[in-house]
Parts: sequence; C-alpha cells; structure tokens
Amino acid sequence: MSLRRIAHLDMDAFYASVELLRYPQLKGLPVVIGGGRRKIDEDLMLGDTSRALHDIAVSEFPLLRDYTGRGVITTATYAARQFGVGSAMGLMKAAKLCPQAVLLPVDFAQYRHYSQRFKSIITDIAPLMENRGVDEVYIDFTEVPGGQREGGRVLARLIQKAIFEDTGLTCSVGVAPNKLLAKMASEFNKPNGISIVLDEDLQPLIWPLACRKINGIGPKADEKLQKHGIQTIGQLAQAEPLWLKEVFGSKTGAWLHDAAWGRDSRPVVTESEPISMSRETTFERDLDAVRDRAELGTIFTRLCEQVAADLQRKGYVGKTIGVKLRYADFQIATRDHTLDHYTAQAQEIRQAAGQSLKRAPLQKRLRLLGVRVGSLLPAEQAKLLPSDKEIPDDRNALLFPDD
DNA sequence: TCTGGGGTCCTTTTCCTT
DNA sequence: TCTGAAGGAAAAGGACCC
Repeated sequence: MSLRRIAHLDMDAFYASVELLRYPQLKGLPVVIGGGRRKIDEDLMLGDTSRALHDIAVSEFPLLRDYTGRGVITTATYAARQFGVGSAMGLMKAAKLCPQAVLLPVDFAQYRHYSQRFKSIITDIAPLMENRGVDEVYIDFTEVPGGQREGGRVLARLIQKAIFEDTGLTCSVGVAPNKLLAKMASEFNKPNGISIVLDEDLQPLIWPLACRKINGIGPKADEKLQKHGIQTIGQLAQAEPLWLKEVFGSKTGAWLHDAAWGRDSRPVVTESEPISMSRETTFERDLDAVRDRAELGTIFTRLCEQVAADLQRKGYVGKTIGVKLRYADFQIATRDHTLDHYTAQAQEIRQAAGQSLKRAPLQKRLRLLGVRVGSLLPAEQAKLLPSDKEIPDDRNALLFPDD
C-alpha cells in the first residue's frame, strides 16, 4: 500500500535567476525586473546581436534612475532587496530607494522557454505534473518508483539535481500528503531546499504558522480572522466550524476548517482547459472618455485584436465578451455580454465589447482598459455545436409561436 | 508620486421565467 | 392583470494567486 505523496516545486527567484544566466556580469549587483513597457526595450542596447550577451559592459545597462513612466517591479535580486525595493513596488518609488539598480524589462518569452525546459525534465521523471504558472508545479509522487523513499526526499533530490544540471537553476521542493501542505512545505527551506511533511507534523510544524501561510488566505481573510483573535493556523483549527461558516459563508468556512486541519483531497490535474482570455493595458496617463475618445478607441480596438489573435492562435472561441475599466481612483468596473454564438473574430469582439462599454460609467478618468472573452470552447468542439443560424426559421416559429 | 497583467474561483446581485 | 415565490442564468464585484 502506498501513501499519498504530493510534491510542490517552486523555482527560486525564477525571473531574476534566468536573467542572471543570460547576463552573468550582473551577478551581485542590484537588479530590478519590471515595467515591461516599450520604453525600457527602446532604452536597452540588448537587442544588439553582434556580440555575446555576456560581453555587454555593466555600464551599458539602463538604470532605474533614468526610467520615467508607470509600472511596478515584478521581481528584484537579493542585492536590490537590501535597499528596500521589492515586488509590486512602483518603479518611481524604487528609483528613489535604489537609483543605481539595473532595470531589465520582463522577458516572458525567455521565462517560458526555461519553464518548458524544467517542466519536461520533471515529466520525464514523474509524469503526473500539474502546472501552476511559469515557475511552480505540483507533482504526484505516489506511484512513481522511489517516490515513497524517505517520505519523497530521494525523488525530490533527483529532480532538483536533474533540473540544475540541465538549466543551472535551483528550486525548492516540499513533499506532503496533499497539495495544501506540500505548498507550505516548499516554503520551509528556501532556496534550493527540500522539506518533508508527514501527517504527524501538522501540530508541531503547521499549527504555529500564521494563517496567511495557507494558500488561499489573502490579506482580507487574514484581517477578518485577526479581528476575531485568530492569528495562527492552530487557533483557526480550534475555531467552531459552524461559527466559521456563519462568518465566512458555508463554502469558505468549511474550507478554512479543513485547511487548518491539513485536509485537502484535490487531485493533481495534468491538463485543463482555459476559462477565459483577456488583454488589458494601463495608459501612460489617465484618459478622459470624451476628450481622449480617439486615443481610447484605438487602444480598445487593439485590445480586441490582441484577444482575437490569442484565441485563434490557441484554437479557442468564446461567447461572453466583457470590458474592464480601472478609474484614476483605482475603482474597478466590469461589464459583459453573452452572445448567442461563439467567436474569435476581432470585429465581433469589438462590437460586443463596445456594447458592454456603453453600459459602464465613464465620468471618471480612466487608468486602464481591458477586454475579456470568456465561456471558452475549443474551436473544434464549437464547430460541432448546432448554431442558431442553422435552425430553420419555421422551427423557430414552432418553438415561439408568439413571436 | 504610488500601485502591472493574466488568470481562477466564489459570492452577491440582478434579471428573466414559470 | 397583478403579485409573490422560487429557481436559474447572467452579470458584477471581489479576493486571491503567480
């Protein structure tokens, strides 16, 4: 009989580590990755392919101090963090704290490449792997030969070694009876560490931790718990399930109780279909619906074209078309509209999104505009669906005689 | 002078139908 | 024709995650 062993693997400082592989000359220097706007790309000389990347002199890299515009830090190297800059901080604010930091644009194509590489190494060893974004996965060790040895430590070490030898990147692994605990375990021993959690470790290892360490308890839920005097997972475990359901709703309440007791039966899911695809953009400056109408129109059309292209490239169609607005005061409004058929056409999306946009308040200045297509279906499946247009008129008349 | 972009899931509200 | 209840679907909002 085999015990359920689930691993959570988390790459260490993934974006920054990938950048340092490409630009080893930046090792030890404060480096900030973020912005991602064209502005940085234009400033960079890094597109010059006439020489090797590692030959670019440190003095040639763009500095945070020279950056103007909006944007946040996606990640920062340890050397940069010492100055107090970190993820989600505005670039302007970071520039004051550490003007000399090197600023690199976010290069998703590059991260995706390394992502695919480390994931294929994992599936070669343990095929049951679930994607959790570019730098994280869950792996089901249960039935993998050797997956039970030392609680999973032997297999975790093997995977770590294989990834490092192929890519030069390190990762942290937690192995536990389920995904919830594995996710927490992978945080225990960073970077390049392995943590094994067994059932009997719940009380000594998990209960002393802050509730916030549970994946799914964010700032809001944590604040609410604290207000009731609940700070640790152990305290949460002692809370009455009925009371939790009253305060947080029946589903969330039950989940909180289970989570505190380390219970989680979610399987490792190897593939899943997307639910929605969207594109959004924050403007260089806040825009006015009337005065900047032309500019907004151009951006709006471009977003629709981008979503349409994404859908077509990935082979999906959708029928719930929506817009998202973020006003200058950071309030968010969404409006959407469900079509009677599936589409991936830019014009149709633009048309439907335009309808949605008309219903949104446009008095306040806008900071961000987004377009979303939901209720997705693989294009192949949608073809097999009876379309409304194919239902003969007389049949419609039969179904709705009053029309 | 702040605060990105791309997702998922859950809850509440609203609207439609019976 | 009006009213109210009930239930489902769609819309809207919000929390959370990477």
